[in-house]
Amino acid sequence: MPENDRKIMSGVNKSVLLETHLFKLLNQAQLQRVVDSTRPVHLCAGQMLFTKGQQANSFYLVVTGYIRLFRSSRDGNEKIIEIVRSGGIFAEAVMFMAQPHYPVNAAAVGDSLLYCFSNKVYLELLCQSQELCFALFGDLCIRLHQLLNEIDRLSLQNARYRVVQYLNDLRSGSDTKVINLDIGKKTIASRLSITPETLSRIFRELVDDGIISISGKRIDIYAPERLKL
Amino acid sequence: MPENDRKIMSGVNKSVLLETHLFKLLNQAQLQRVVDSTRPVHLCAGQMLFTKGQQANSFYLVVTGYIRLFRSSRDGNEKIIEIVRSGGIFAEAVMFMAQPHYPVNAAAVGDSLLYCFSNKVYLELLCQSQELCFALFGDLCIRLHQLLNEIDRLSLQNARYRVVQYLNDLRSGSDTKVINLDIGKKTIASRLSITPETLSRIFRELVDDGIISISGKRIDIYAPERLKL
DNA sequence: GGTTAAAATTGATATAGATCAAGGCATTAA
DNA sequence: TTAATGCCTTGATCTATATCAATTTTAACC
Repeated sequence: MPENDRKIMSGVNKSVLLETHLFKLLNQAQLQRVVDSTRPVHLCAGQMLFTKGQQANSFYLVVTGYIRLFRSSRDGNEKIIEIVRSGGIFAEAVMFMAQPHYPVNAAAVGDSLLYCFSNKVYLELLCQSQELCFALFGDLCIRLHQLLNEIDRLSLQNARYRVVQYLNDLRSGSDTKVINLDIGKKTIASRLSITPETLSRIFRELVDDGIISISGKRIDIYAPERLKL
Repeated sequence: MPENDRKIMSGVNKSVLLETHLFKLLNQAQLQRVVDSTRPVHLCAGQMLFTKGQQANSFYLVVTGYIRLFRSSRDGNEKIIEIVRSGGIFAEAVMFMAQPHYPVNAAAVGDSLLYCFSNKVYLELLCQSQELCFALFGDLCIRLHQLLNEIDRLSLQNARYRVVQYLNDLRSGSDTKVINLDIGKKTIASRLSITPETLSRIFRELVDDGIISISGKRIDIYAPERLKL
């Protein structure tokens, strides 16, 4: 689906920006500068936002919904690099490329609302604020670590362990014993670099081992202490 | 081997620093500040530089030799994330962590000489220079892309293709038809997330297909155009 | 130059996970 | 209610790569 096929609505919510670490440091004037150059983007479920290789003049914040960032191989396989949830920013590192091109594909998982920020404006602000630069350094540093951990998972950990880690990650924060899978299992599988069949079997294993129970999108954890390898 | 087991020699070569993008922007005074806070580090073949989790107050430049950055799994497997060659910088992103700890292990591949830079000093310089910040942003951006490509390779490409890509990468720059493997095949295998046996078999395949020939560390490329998938 | 140790190769076998194929179970639409 | 569609599950089989074991080659060192 082409990029210009999106519904555009005016109105950018300032307080949403102020909840985000890359914007909360801005003063009134700077924030206004950002707001004026930001446009909301509505995506329908499954709709593409950009494709790998496309010229990159903007980065994004997910306001509602989910964005999957993925790569494809020539033989049609897809690997989801990251699923960006609401509050998450993506493609912000691309603005420092000499020739900015998106390094991944991006598509909405459900209906989603994004804010689209101008690289140019943000680069100007970075020039003005040492503090902002350091906030962004911190952000990039975290991102590097996430990718590093992903490489670790892919090359040193087996499928079952990756699934278990995924569940643990969902759980952390709300340390309840109930997890609600917010995205489809097919999507989760691709995120974990396994097939849906394998994911299903691993879930089955965990159930058979008495560690969890599953009904639809709800997972109950019986033995949190055994929810590792 | 413990960290303090290294031979320390004085003398840091300024011109080496000026060849490095993260230092070439510095003025005389700043450069002197860096030189004064930098110490050379000699490592013997195989010697550890730091381990994952260790507190990080420095980053490094490889002057001569090779450093392998790697992670280990509990069952003793090792995955080399990157092999840093001379001229390369590593661990520079760690300085932006709230609690700086190295995210990987680092060890010398052969006898190696490094320069060890103070995070603190470099952070001070970043505060003084917008230009330097942007140089570093560019650097981090490239690093992110490299990791992204590694994830791509691991999850979407098979072993043979990874080997072929590795050869192509070595070749680019000097577009000759002769490659000299500068590191052991065991190390290359780990870098490509395969076993030495598999690497050996893939090389054999490429030889049998008449694409390359191998004698020791020297690889001759007969059919560059077929050196893909 | 011969001896040891390490690295690389080769073959036989095992296995995690993929692929292929079929059926179940939802949800939406008529 | 039935159909249609898409998602999930389950089983049977296949395959790329790992593992195990034995040998050869290379490098290192008295």
